[in-house]
Amino acid sequence: MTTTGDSQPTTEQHEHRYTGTLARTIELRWQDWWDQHGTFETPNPVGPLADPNSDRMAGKQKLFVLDMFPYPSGTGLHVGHPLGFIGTDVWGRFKRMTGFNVLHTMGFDSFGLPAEQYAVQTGQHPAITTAQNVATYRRQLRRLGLAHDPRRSVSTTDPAYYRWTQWIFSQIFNSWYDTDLQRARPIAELIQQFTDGTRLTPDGRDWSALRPDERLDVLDTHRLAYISEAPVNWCPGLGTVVANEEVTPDGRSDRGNFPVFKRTMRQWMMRITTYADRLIDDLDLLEWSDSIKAMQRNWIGRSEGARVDFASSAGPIAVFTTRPDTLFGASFMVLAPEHPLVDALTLPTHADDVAEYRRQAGTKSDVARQVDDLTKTGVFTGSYAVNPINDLPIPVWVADYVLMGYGTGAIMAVPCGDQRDFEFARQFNLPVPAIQQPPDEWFQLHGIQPSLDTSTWPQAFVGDAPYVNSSNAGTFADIIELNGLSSISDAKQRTNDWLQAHGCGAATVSYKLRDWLFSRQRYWGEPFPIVYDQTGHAHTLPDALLPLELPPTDSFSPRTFDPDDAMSNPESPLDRLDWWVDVELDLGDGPQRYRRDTNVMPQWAGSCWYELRYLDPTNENRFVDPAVEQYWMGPKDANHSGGVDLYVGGVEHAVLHLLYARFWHKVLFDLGHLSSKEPYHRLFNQGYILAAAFKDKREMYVEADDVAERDGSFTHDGNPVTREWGKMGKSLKNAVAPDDIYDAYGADTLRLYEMAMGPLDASRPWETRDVVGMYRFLQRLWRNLVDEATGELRTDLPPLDDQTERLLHRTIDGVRNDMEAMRFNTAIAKLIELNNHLTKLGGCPVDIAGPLVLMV
RNA sequence: GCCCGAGUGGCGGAAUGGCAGACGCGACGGACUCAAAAUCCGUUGUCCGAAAGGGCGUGUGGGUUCGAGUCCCACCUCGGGCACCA
Repeated sequence: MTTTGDSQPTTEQHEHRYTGTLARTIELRWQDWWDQHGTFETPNPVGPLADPNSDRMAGKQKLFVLDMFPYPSGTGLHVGHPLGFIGTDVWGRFKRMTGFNVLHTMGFDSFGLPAEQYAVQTGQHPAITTAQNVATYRRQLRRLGLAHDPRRSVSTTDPAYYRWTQWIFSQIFNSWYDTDLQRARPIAELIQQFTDGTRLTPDGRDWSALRPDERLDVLDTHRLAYISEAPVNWCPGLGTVVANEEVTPDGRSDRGNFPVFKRTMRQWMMRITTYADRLIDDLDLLEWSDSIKAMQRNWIGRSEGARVDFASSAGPIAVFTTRPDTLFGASFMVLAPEHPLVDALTLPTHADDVAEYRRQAGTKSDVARQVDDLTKTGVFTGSYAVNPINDLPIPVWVADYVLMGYGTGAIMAVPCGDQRDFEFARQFNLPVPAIQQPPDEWFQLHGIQPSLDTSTWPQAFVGDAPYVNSSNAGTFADIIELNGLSSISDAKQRTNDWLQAHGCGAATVSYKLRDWLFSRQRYWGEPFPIVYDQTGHAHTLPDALLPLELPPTDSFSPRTFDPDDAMSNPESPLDRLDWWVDVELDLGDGPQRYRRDTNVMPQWAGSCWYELRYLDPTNENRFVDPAVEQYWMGPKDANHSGGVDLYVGGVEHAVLHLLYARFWHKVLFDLGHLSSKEPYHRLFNQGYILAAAFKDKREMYVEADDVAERDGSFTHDGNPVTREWGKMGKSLKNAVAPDDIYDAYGADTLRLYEMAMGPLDASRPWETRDVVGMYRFLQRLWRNLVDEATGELRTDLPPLDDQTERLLHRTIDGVRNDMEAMRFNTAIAKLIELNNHLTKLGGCPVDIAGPLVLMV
């Protein structure tokens, strides 16, 4: 667990040996030189970062290499953080050496919960601690020797940066989605359509006949950013609402691990669902791994089916089904407890039962819903709805296995063909009519005689099989006949056509993706550039008033609650600042009083567009100059998505950041601000650095640094502990600070070690004792060229022989191929092989010193 | 349950269908040292053998092929994602 290494030279013969001390001297000298000479400053084609006198652009292809930028935590970097940064650095340097104009820099995703919580504890403003943390990160990353353009480093908490985050929000707020053209357009063009009558107002009145506040009501229903009274994830422990994507599978908050409750609240939403199809389809344009693409497709969850309307005393009840062909088997309906029609459908005789069931369902967190998920629960409303296909009444139930958040929040239950419906029917003794004749093998498999008596069936049947009892002859003039068909897709098609013709349904598509809950009741985030007028309508601030800076306060904390207090209500810190909230403005119709929005944006906002700001970080007139964006991100041809050439980061952002950033990028593309359809053309997921973590007998982690090993067993303070492997970090108490490695061996050894451990996309366990191997390599390389006694180039170097020259050229070829393909581990192995050969030769022939050093 | 991905020495890992284990760590032996550390040289898949040499070896079982770690089928194990999604 301790770092061995830097043994200082003890004899004069070794005074100039390559040690950690010498490595530091060399590294620091070059890092200063790079800064002084702007070595890694990359020119833009136009604008303030253009450099007409530079030869870095002429005749070269551009290459934009990007890392997922870090959150600058208070504990600084550990050796697990920079794995991807080193990979992109090595690759970027290789591409630069082989003729590309490479853009590579690093920024900071610096809004977020930890800085705010630290501020609450210490009373120090998060802006101060954030600035300190960013400075620490910059220093640690510089020491690593990364070839970054320092002029382009941005921080999302900088008002000069979030001015444009707010501007983009305004753009999104002031646009709508044209479903005919399949793209976002400025809201002014919607107003134009209403004005000239090409689009009708909801109640058919002339646009000019609507009062100003009525017009705003109409427009607000079209905006891509909108306020909605909708079910949201309320997290009392954090005192804020969170997005669907931030809720873990067991119904807890991604941050803090507190219970999350479904509550209906007024919140900001982003209409990401309008982009669902494009977010799926355009995955085909991207060089991403199949697994990440699959995760995005799964998350969006597109499924094709039909909407079917069931008539009831409370009006039509719409359901979504992927199996319209099974409509003849629908023997009851189920509504989610939150469904708006439940009250109207419930008979007085059943009202007490329904009310009690809904109360229980409402206070149940998703955790609780999962615990007792095996037995179905539910309650009868007393009402019946009419199955449109055969005109038969079926009972309407309420049950929490139907989710308000998917489809229409109501289902037709087909117990013979759906396992959940089957279980529910069994639980409550509801009829299970058979509508397909399962094959004999199916009955054999379950050890029963073939029969359409479903009371003998152990489970629902799902699959292609001949339809039975699926005809409405005698009920309608225009009959539908599925009996005899045995193909699900044929039967679906026929049913959809019939539903369409009878006006009681239609083929449709449903998505798991929900609109993005965009507001948070916290302090350390971007304020919304929004004010509310006397009628309660939202207006964006004029661009001239941006940035809207966070108001100073000592009270950073939102009100938090008992984590299980589902009925508590959010209280934003900005709410308390009356002097800031009430404001007089002239938005074009004279000075008036307005109320500011007191929410802040989620941490994802800043990371939705940072790659664009890297391109043009000092531009005060636009978020990015179109010509600059075109140069760095423009599509290569009509079938190319455009975007960053290589994006490297961890897989944990597969649905959150990557989905949100793609959405914003597409809106900005639609509005004509960008030439690229996608932000990140090629994505590479690096692995994680794992490290041994140790737990004592109370199951608490102990500092891995203080654990002693003897004969394969481990002790801490003399007490036995158990070992496990996990992602390196503070929570497992197994972080290794890079500074220790720098001191013992130098940054180049650390860089080599991290690249040599294995392929970049694989996770690998950190072994401090292995680091010395790369140190020895560099030391031998040094010794093959430099006299350890004098520090001068050796005078006794051997001449170049044929065998060595052949090996050199094989190495050059292999290293070039490996570097191109980001196989850094095998490139390093080939360099070590060459160097081992030179060691046997007695030194490095002068003729090959140049190529060897360049490759290293 | 569904969708991805991976199984190779003591460890991290390497191998366009063509000598399995490159490279590194560790271990063992040696040099240097009063000694240790560091550094250097050598050996190191496993079994038989003093050696030369030979047998066996890439999770398991089959298959394709002149030839399989690599391709195909089935299974086992592990990791990741999703999951009452109608």
